[in-house]
Amino acid sequence: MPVVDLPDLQNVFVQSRPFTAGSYIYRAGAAADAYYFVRSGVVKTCQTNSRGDELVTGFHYPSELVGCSQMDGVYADSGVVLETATVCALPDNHQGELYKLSLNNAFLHLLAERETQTSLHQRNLSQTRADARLAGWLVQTGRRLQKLGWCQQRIPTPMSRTDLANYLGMTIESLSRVTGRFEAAGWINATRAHLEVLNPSAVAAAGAHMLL
Amino acid sequence: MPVVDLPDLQNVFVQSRPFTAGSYIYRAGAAADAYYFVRSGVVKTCQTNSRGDELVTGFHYPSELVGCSQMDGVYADSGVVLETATVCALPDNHQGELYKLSLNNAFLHLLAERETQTSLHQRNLSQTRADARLAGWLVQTGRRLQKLGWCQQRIPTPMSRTDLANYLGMTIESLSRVTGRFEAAGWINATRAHLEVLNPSAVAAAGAHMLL
DNA sequence: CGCAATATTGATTAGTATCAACAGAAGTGG
DNA sequence: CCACTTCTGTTGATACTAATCAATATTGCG
Repeated sequence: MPVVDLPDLQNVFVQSRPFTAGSYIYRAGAAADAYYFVRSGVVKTCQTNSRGDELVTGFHYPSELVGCSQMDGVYADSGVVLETATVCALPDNHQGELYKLSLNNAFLHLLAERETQTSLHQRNLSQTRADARLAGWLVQTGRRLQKLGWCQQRIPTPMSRTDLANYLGMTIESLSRVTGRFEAAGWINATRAHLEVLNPSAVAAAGAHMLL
Repeated sequence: MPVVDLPDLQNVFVQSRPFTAGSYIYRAGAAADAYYFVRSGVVKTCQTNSRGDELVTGFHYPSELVGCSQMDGVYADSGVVLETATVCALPDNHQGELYKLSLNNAFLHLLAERETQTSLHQRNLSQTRADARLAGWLVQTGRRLQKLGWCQQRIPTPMSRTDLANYLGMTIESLSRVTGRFEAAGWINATRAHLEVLNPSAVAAAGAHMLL
């Protein structure tokens, strides 16, 4: 599993011990005292509303930031580890650490890329067909993995089907049916741990709305 | 129309002349050379993919930032004025302007609140029923307006129905039917320029998923 | 006033949520 | 090592919602 570092900025980040699957990096509602840079592993961000419905807001790979969603000084979502992760904490101590980052702009660029990812997910969610949303997710996730130097045809799915369905705005039954249809068409090979794209052009066509 | 300023930071922002409705503050694909702080008016952010489908990614009121969505140094969306707006530009000249902002943290807090708004919109989009999405938007927009000291029952709609439907992930026909249903139930009064909430508790119940 | 753009209303179809039953994997304890 | 339980995911039948296609109405503007 590759490890990614933020160039020139490791020294202002605080390296943490590895987090094991299922553990929380930070919790919604707690005082927001740090941003976290994911170096390895996969992290999901999620929030629960007052009715108790969970919403999965994102899956985060190495080189990405989590803990950026804050309201009135408290985290608006939780960061949960899906696959053993190492992260760097950037303490938001209002005393100059952030300044060093901002100065060199790498931090702001990470935030800006995060925004872009989010708006792409918005675009995906605004698709009405479940097939289009799964295909769009495969396309977009493949691109993210490729940027990390991984295989873009082999999408790891450390998250549960429930989490993925929630993230894609559909029920688990619908997700199961869509993956079933894609498998029957020979487009993908779905296992618990991976979604392997066998016919990239067919998937790309079905997720064409994600090509900016 | 109230004007909002970013405390202690006006001096690093560059005040622009007012933008009239329909004009672009910045364009998707152009070199991202600034962030923009909305002081007055309403701004929509949108992007068009290679198929030509437009996606409205947000509506932005005073005190909010736009131009944050960047990828590889270019804007990933466009900022279009819906209602005459004045904005402050923060040139991203890599020479220390941003540093002043980050130092006092107000800028990062604006970005964090933006993230939170976005995740709330994600939650709204993940609702399957169109009624829930309109109600959720009314709830959330009301709260944003209230923070600005405006009336949270009277939601101005300077955007077209097409834009609003697009933003809410439904067709204009569906939006029209939902507003029609809400009006028939006596929950709202819909005109072209405003959506007035007559029965706040009913709307809040229908948009209960938005209560964090 | 008349044209063009935008919005509403209607009928039909397609897709997904829901409810329910079943299958498989993972973990537990004898 | 194997029954047993539990959790997760799959498959099936039905109802309901929203997209689509089409027509009409309204608004805005020259």
